[in-house]
Amino acid sequence: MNMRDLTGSQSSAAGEARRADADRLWSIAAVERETGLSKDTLRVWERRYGFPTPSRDAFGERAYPLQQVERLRVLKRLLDAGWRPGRLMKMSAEEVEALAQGGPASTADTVTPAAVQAEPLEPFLDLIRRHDSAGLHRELGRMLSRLGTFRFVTDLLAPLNVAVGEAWMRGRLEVFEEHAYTEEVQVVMRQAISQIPVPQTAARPSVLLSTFPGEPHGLGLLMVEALFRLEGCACVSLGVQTPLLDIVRASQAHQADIVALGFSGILGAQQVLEGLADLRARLPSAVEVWAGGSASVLARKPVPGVLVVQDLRGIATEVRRWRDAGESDGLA
Amino acid sequence: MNMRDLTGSQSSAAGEARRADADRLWSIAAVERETGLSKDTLRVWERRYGFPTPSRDAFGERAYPLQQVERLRVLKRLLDAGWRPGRLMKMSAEEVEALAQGGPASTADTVTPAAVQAEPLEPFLDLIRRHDSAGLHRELGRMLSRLGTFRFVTDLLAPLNVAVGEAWMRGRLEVFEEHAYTEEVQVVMRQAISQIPVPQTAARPSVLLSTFPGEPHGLGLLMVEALFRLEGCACVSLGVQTPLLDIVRASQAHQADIVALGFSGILGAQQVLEGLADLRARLPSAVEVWAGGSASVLARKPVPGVLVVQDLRGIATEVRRWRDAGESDGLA
DNA sequence: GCCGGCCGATTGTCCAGGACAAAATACCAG
DNA sequence: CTGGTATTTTGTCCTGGACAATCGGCCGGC
Repeated sequence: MNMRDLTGSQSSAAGEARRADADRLWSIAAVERETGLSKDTLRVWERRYGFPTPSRDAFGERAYPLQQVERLRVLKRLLDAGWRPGRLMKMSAEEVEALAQGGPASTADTVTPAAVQAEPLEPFLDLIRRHDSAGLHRELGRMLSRLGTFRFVTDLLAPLNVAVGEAWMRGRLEVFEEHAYTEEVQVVMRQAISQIPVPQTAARPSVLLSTFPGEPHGLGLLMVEALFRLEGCACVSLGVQTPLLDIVRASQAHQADIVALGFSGILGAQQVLEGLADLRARLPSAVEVWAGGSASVLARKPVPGVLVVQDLRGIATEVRRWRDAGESDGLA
Repeated sequence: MNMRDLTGSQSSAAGEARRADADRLWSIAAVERETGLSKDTLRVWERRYGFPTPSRDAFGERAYPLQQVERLRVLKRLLDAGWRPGRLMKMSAEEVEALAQGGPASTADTVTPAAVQAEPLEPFLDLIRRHDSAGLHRELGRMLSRLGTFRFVTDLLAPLNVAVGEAWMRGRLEVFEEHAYTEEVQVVMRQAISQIPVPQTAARPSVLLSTFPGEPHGLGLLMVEALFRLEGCACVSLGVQTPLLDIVRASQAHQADIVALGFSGILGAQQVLEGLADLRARLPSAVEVWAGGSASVLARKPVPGVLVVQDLRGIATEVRRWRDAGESDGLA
């Protein structure tokens, strides 16, 4: 409200604040938020592997030093890259560090199948690493104009997202850099979407878009929305992390023909499959459920009554299929 | 990929899928995702109040019927509206239902201070309730043109957000309706922001925007970004839910003069205060920390070295203060 | 009469340590 | 090798106890 709140810091000496800097300890809840590792996991690691080794505060509760929080962040990243905790915990700090700096992707079989020839994407990764938001925005906008929305999404953004995800896994990109990238792409994508002319009447199929709770990645959703709109579909997005029951209600309220969900691989396999089966069971059979994204579970275990669209180009095909099938109920 | 996945559902009889509809039980993790109540809370409620009363599956794990999940959603909403569980649990199902339908806000002291004369907002709430996304988009765009970005944000969106939040608390709006509203406003806001001319050189102060982990509400962030840009500041947004350590790193990478955080009231009081104190301690004193949003903690307990900006109009004032103070370090 | 500090009740989170399903891996037979 | 079965690994769930943080009400002073 005024400067008082700011200058109030003068009362507590600046030196004091500086000292608290690194000494400040983290509660288990804070570490959970910071690392993405659940409290249960943190406690069971301590019991099984002897790491982390938090001290205790005056009340007997765990208090983690910054150093261990940082290491836990690295471990979490390696975990997401396919490593298993038992193996990592046996390694020395140096070995883990070497791995974090850009070692191989362990047993993770997602080792750049087509992304190897990601050469033309390098300039974009450079802009991200240089924190040049304006430059990134400019270059993305340029590519959008050059390629058109469809090819911009399918030929540039799709592989670029993969490359960014991989760079993060290899420790070549910080979390905040990925956040900033996402934000910039979002701006460009929304601009692209707003330029797609809206169909005159209530266009079919009408599509409802969202993600499950715990899935914060919304870029794919925007890309898919653009492709649906290019096909002349009516789209309503709920943004990310909509509770399942609300997705059901929204599909009724908006009379959706298709409910499209995005999955980035953050959610566990069981969560994805169970959620999709649940949703399928709670929706009228005339409403189709489509699932897409980079989550590998989708390809491995099909869910009855759920259409998995792996390739973004498949959207156009499937929309045509839906229309050919006679609008109302293409199956059941 | 093809229709096989879809038609595969035919093998399991449609009737079977229909039957599983409401009978399907929810795991404790699913209920946590669906309601926002932590597993710990769900278990302790069961122990203390005798509700919920989940059955057990073959493995002895809690299995919640749909009816109880729905009721838990209502209870969670009433909790957020200021009610306390002990009181609610003593009430009959009818009394709770009556409350949920639009009873008073309990001891919640945020009873429409100025929002009482929210009359001109009704048309917008109507559009939301009628699920008329296109209409809402059109009307918001119209108001943006009529009022200009500044007054659109301060005079329309700010009170409208309050009204929407209150309508949700009173059970007059579903979660998915609030999601759809947020999405639509976001589209208009991003359009508005993109129309603000970017300053030529590296403009100061440079502002970094984000929210803490667990705070998913990003509308306020966009509104604040617009106001900063109108003042000629350089803005970088990280979107929502950035880990604290990453906010620190991002502020270094982008050489931010100001780190601006948004709080909607979802986070607990302690989380907000501790997080702000932590962040303040980890940032150089030359970097200012600004906090804003509808969270009432901010007004009650000032954090040393953190500027609380309650009124959106205060942003312009404070930016001027920053510039007058001599660019580099206005405090310390 | 109203505001501010104190005190008891309420309530969410944390703890320990055991258990076990799901997933990953190792093993083995064809 | 390849496909299926045993075994290890690993995250989640369980019980029941404890306690700090918060809330609500009470009281006393300005």
